[in-house]
Amino acid sequence: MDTSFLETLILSESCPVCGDRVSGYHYGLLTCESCKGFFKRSVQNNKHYTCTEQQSCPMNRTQRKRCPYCRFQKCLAVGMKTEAVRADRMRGGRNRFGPLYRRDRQIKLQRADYQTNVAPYRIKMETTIWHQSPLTPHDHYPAELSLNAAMSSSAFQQCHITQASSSNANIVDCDPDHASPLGPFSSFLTPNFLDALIESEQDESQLCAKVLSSLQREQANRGKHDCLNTFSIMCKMADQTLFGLVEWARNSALFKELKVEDQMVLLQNCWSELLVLDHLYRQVTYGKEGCVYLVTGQQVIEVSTIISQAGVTLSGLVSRTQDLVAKLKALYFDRKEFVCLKYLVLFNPDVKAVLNRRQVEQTQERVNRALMEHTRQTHAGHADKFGQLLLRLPEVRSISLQVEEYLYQRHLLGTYPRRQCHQSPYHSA
DNA sequence: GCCTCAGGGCCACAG
DNA sequence: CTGTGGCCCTGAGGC
Repeated sequence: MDTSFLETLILSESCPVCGDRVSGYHYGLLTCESCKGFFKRSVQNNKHYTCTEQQSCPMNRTQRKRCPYCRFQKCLAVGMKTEAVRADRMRGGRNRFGPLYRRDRQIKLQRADYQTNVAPYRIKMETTIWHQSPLTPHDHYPAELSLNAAMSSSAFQQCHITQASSSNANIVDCDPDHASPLGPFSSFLTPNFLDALIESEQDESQLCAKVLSSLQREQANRGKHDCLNTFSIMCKMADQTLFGLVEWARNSALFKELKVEDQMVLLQNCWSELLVLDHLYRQVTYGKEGCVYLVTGQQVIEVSTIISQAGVTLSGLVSRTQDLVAKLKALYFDRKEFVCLKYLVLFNPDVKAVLNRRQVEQTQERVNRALMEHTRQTHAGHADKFGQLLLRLPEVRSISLQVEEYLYQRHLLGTYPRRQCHQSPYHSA
């Protein structure tokens, strides 16, 4: 396969931001000339845009000019790197992303080679599940595997949260009388607020056991000759973990203080961020350099394997996540901080449909103070740990948006709720 | 030493 | 006047 073929291959791709024709690698990935220019101007001129709509404006070739806020967010979400815009404005030369571009080209060649030589024979290769094919996007995904299908037994369903089809009204049928008679925060009049939060946390080994038994059940139903592949296993794990996270929220005394409608919208807004945070903490605690540690601990996948076999989006996601894991490891990210971040993400007063905004705000402030106090006490030598942790949240959000986008594009997320609010209070931190 | 290609600048154009 | 986007210039790094 020669260079002109690769060039054709690359130029036939569409810009991940607006879908226009790609002109080359710009600021970390293949984009069009227009988004390249837009991203450069935005970073160089330190632009701060605002969105007049719901911060989820459609982004395509004809509409990209309408909302610079959403366009810039999309640029960041797909992985354009602000650090590639030179502060000194020096022209020419190369940047440190050269190896990344080379690796990406190699992946494209391998993928094209696979398409032309292997796919026609439909050889059953477990690893093909990682490939993203622009030609036949769904070919590699077995019909029975989708988070959409998994949702039929998923977290939201099992929580008996149903979405009324004809109206916006959401009915939550899980625990009708959980509101405390003593009013908000009554169950948290303990001397140490953070200790109380930690006490109510579920055990990692319990989640692990649940995920394992779910995988075993699934495999038993399929028979000996129809083994779950890596991607199916990961989807199952994500589904079970999500179920665990919804359960975690529902069992949390702070969350129970909220109206069920507010519980619903808050969870709808942050489920993917909670998943990302959960994954990050697992990697920080149990993960080894260069490996992705999965929930049960029995499956460990080498990052290099994913990078070489997955498409650009997935490998980009994995490497962004691993970068964040490294930053959190360097900060000695601990369990209490992890729990606080989960609560900060969950109690987001900026979610549009929240009824009792004040209550959500107060809880978030309370957790915020607890986190600040904890980092001050336990990491006295690291004065800015609190700030450093909060600075990681925009990246968590950005990764989670990219995860959602990826899953929607792969048609794996049909019935999952889309967010009502793309702005986190820490987004501009 | 030449070539590649990604980052910056320029400028016609649109709103 | 400001933002957009297509085109061209530049120069570090690879061969």
